[in-house]
Formats: sequence, C-alpha cells, structure tokens
Amino acid sequence: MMKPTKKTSKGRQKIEIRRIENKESRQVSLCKRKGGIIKKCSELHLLSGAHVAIAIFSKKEEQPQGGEVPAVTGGRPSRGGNVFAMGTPSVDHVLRRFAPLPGDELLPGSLEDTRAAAAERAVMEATAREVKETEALVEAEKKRMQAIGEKVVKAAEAAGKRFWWEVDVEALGEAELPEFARALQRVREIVQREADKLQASAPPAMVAAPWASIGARE
Amino acid sequence: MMKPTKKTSKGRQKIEIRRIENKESRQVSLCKRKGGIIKKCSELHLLSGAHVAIAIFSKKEEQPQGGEVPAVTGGRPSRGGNVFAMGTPSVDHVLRRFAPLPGDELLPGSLEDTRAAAAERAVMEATAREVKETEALVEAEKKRMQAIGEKVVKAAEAAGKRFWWEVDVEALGEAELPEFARALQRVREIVQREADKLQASAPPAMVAAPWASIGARE
DNA sequence: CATCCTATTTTTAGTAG
DNA sequence: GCTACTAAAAATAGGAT
Repeated sequence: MMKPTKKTSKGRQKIEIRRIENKESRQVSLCKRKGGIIKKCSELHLLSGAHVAIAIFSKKEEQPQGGEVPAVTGGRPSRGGNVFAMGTPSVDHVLRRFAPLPGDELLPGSLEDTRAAAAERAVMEATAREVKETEALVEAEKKRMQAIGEKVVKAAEAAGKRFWWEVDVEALGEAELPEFARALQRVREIVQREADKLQASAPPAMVAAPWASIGARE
Repeated sequence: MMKPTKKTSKGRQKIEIRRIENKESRQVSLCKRKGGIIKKCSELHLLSGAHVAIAIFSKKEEQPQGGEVPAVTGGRPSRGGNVFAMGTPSVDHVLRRFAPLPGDELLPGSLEDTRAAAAERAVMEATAREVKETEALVEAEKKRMQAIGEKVVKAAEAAGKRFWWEVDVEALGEAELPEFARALQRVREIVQREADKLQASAPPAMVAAPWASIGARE
C-alpha cells in the first residue's frame, strides 16, 4: 500500500465518430462497443420490460472483387459477415408472441418441437431464471453460465464457442438473412404507410420473460 | 464566476438493474436509454462499418385480460405495443444486400418503386449524406433535419411527429410484426443449426452506406 | 413529453500482458 | 483474441422547467 505504481497510463481518449482506419483498433472497438450495447439492451429490458432484438452484421473485409457476384451457385457459398443477435425474452418468445401469422399459423410441431429448439428453450429459461439479477446480468451470465448450466456450455463448446449465446453464424447470410432482411424492410415500409393514418389503440398482452441472445465472436 | 449556485442537485444515482416499479420513472428511463442505445448503435456503425438493426418493443401496459386471445377476428384489433427500429445503412440497403432471396427474387417494381419507398430512399440518402459527421450524428440529424430537409419534416409532421424517423407504428403489430418476428426466430434457429457445422468462408461485398432509423415515440 | 442541469456512475480508448 | 488497468469521456438518475 505504498507503491502508487502507475500500472498503465493514458486512460480514455476522445475520438471522432468516423470510420476507424486502423484495422486492429476498429476490430477491438467493435468488440468492446458491441458488448456495451448488448449490455445496455439487456438492462433496458430488465428496467422497462421492453423487448429488444438487435442484430449486428460485421462485415469481414471489403473484397476487391470485380463486376458482380456470380449469382450463388449452390448451397452456401459467399458470406455476409458475422451476425450477432440478441433478443429479449429470448427471440423465440418475442417471436412466438407476434408470430401467429395468419398465413402459416400452424406447423404443428415441426418448429417448436425440434430437439434443438426445445433443448435451447429449456436451458435458456432455466439459466435466465437463475441469472436475472442486478446489472451483473451480462457479467454474471458469463460466469454463472458455467456453474449453473454446464449443459449450455457443453453444447456451445461443441460448436467451438465458449457460450451458448456466442455462436458463429457466418453461413447465415445465404439462406435466412434474406428473410430477416426483407422482414425488416417490410416493417420500415409499413411504418411509413401507417404513419399517415396514425391511430392509437388498445394495450397488448405480453408477459415479462427471461433474457437470451445469440451471436458471433468478433 | 462567483456563485457556485448549485442550480440543481442530486446527480446520477446508482440503481439496481431490476424492473423500475414507478411507472413514470420507468417510462422516462426507457425513453432516455432507448435514445442512448440508438446513438451507440449508430456510432458502432460509423466506427466499425458494421450494420446494425435494432428493434425495441415497448409494451404499453399489462392487460388484465382473462383466458386466451380471441384469435384475431379481422384486420388490426389488438396491438403489440410500440416498435422502434433503426437500421444502418438504412434498412432498405442492408436488406437489399441480403434480400435477393432465391424464392421471390423478383416482384419487379411492386415494392421498390412504391412512391413512398422511392421518396423515402431519396430523402434518406440525401439527408444521410449531409448528416454523416462526427458523433453529432444523432444530434446533428435532429437539428439539421429541419434545415436540410424541410420536406422530410413536413411529411413527419403530417403524421403528428417531429422527425421522419420518429413515427408511431402502434398499428404495426397485427400485420407485419409477425413476419419480422418469425424472421428473427428463423435466424435464431439457423444459427443453432449452422453452429454445428461451423465453417469459415469468403468475405462479403458490402459498401458503406448512410444511416437511417425509424421509430415510435415513447 | 422534451430538454436542461449536474453530480455520479458507466463506458471505454489506449496500453500492457 | 481475451483480460486487466487507468484516466478521461459519456451516459444518465433525479429534479426542475
């Protein structure tokens, strides 16, 4: 207790919000900030009960290609980069809430009872229940995850990741991203359209739920 | 420079990350934090080039309903709450990138050339081009918006809002939310599935683009 | 509701390991 | 690529307007 040993130095510096040229710094910043945002999203959820869904598409690097894409030949050729997504209650839940789409409202057990889906949901809920605490949410989650749910970690490890919510989805782009994307675009269009007739209405009926997220390592 | 006149008082207090019981405080906090998150998302985009899409569903209030939902009778009865969504390059762009879905890859001009869509895109791009600056992004946007694009503001005002990216989408839930939701869920499923075969691959081909967001007032 | 204010709490560049 | 640390930059709870 006598060595005011200044271990490190500089401290936070001010930076302009413009593309970080240094590739490495850019990467680090992306990683740090992504974590920060995720944390804030979860806090927002816990504090207000609002449901949050976020997706971060971090493109790998500009490909010096020429002309246009060869129009995808087969299954999963090119990529769109990494995708990180987190959702509150757990994507499933939020979705199941709004999902009862009057077009394919059934699909009896094809989706819901998929081994993976079922397992995930279970683990997710069990874990989330244990975890929901103070802001240590993200922190605690990471650590407790190992103690509380070995199972989760186990599954994640099988994929080469450390946490169930940290999974690579590089191959996602080709098959499902389109839908996700189009859906978002659709929403945007609707908004514009709806904005014109603008009408308030009755309150919903959603219950608070656990927390979950899935994503890709940076 | 002599009156240390303590204008206000308390300053930030520490709080636990748990549901804020006071309804009003909860509302205020949601609003403030939502803004903060949006800002961070845009910064993340500007700093790293990653594309971000976020949706915040703030449910209005728990409806003391009983039993189950009457299975929607007609068009747009109940609501899901407010939806706030933001997207980088502008939802359209990100989406158009991934969109070339090999299922309904066409739809010639039905969507793209909708007056609204076209107009929005134009304004959005023009605005974004002017706006992209330092972190004053969000700030500047709000203010410049009025100077740069009266047109935008005009449209927004028609809807009773102050900024084109602040539009109520309460009525959204019934019609399009389902798709958005299901898309997200789909993504989640894919992730799990893909995580197993996990494979790295070639870099994408996306260009940096403007910034845009749409949302609902809190 | 939207700011404004300010005391504090958080986040996070920049480094080091 | 991840963790630790520090100091400065940001975000924000509470309150006021």
